[in-house]
Amino acid sequence: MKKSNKTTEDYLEAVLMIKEKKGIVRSVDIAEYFDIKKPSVTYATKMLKEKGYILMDAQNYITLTDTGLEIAAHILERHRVLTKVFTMLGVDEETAMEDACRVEHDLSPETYEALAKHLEKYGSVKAE
Amino acid sequence: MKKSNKTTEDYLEAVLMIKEKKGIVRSVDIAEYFDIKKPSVTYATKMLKEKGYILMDAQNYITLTDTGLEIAAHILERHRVLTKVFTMLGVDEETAMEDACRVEHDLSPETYEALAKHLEKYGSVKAE
DNA sequence: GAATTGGGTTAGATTAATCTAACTGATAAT
DNA sequence: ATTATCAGTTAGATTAATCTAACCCAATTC
Repeated sequence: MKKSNKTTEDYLEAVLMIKEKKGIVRSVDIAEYFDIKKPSVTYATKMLKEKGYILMDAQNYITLTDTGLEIAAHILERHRVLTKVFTMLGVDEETAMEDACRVEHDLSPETYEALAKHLEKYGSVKAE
Repeated sequence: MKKSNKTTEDYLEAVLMIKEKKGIVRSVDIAEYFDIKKPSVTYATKMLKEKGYILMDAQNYITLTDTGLEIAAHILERHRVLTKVFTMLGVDEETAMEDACRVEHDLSPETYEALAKHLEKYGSVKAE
C-alpha cells in the first residue's frame, strides 16, 4: 500500500539534483535520495542505461547523456516553476516542493504554460 | 509502458460519475470508462468491497457506501474545481479535464485550497 | 596481511494491477 | 426450446518496481 513507483523522469531529475548538489552521482546517492534499497537502483539504472539516458564510468559514477539531460532539465525546470507558483499562493516551501514533485509529470504542456504564464503577472515566477 | 494503474480514488470517482450520468453502475460500465478488461474490474471491485467502499446487490449493481461516497465526492469536487481553474487560464476543456484527473490525487489540501482560493478572485471557480 | 567497510551486483521472492482464455448463468432472439 | 448474447467470475500469466539475502571487489584500518 505504498505510494512509491518512481518513473524514468523521477530518476533523471534525481540524478540532476544530486549532481548539482554534490558534484558526483553514485547508485548509493540515488538510493538515499529516494529511500529505497541498492538493488532497486541497480534495476533502475540498468533501464536508464538501456534507454540511453545515463552512463556509468569505471568508478561507477553516473552521468546524464544529452537526451537524459534534456529530460532531466525539463522536469527540474517544471519542478522549480511549480514550486514557486505554489509558494506564491501562500503554500509553505516544504509542501509546495512535495506537491510540485508529485504533479510535475502529469501536467500537459498547455496547462503548465498557462499556469506559469498567468502567475507571472503576480510575481517573478520564472525559475532563476 | 502504459500510464494506467488506477487507484482506489480513481475507481470511486468513476463510480460516482457513472452513477450521475446513467443512474446505475455495473462492472461493465467501469471497464468501458477506463478502457480496461472485465476481470480487472472484478479484481478492483473485490478490493473496494473489502475496504467497505462499495456494495453490489443481487443484480450486480454497484453502489457507494457512506465512506465510499465521501471519498468519491471529495475527489470529484476537486476534479471539477481544478478543471475550472485550468480552463479559466485558457486551457481547452478536454485538456483541462485530463490534467485535473491526473493531478487531483496528488495535491495537498493546502495547495489545492490555495489554488482554488486565489483563482476565485478571477472568476467563478466554485463547482456548481 | 587479515579484517572491516563501502559500493555494487545477482538471484530469487513479493506485490499490485493488469491481461487472456475459458467458464457460468441469465436474458433475449429466432 | 435451442441458440446467441451479455455480464460477471475464475484461473493462471505477465509486467514493473520493489524487497531480502548473499555475494564480489576494492580500499582502509589495524
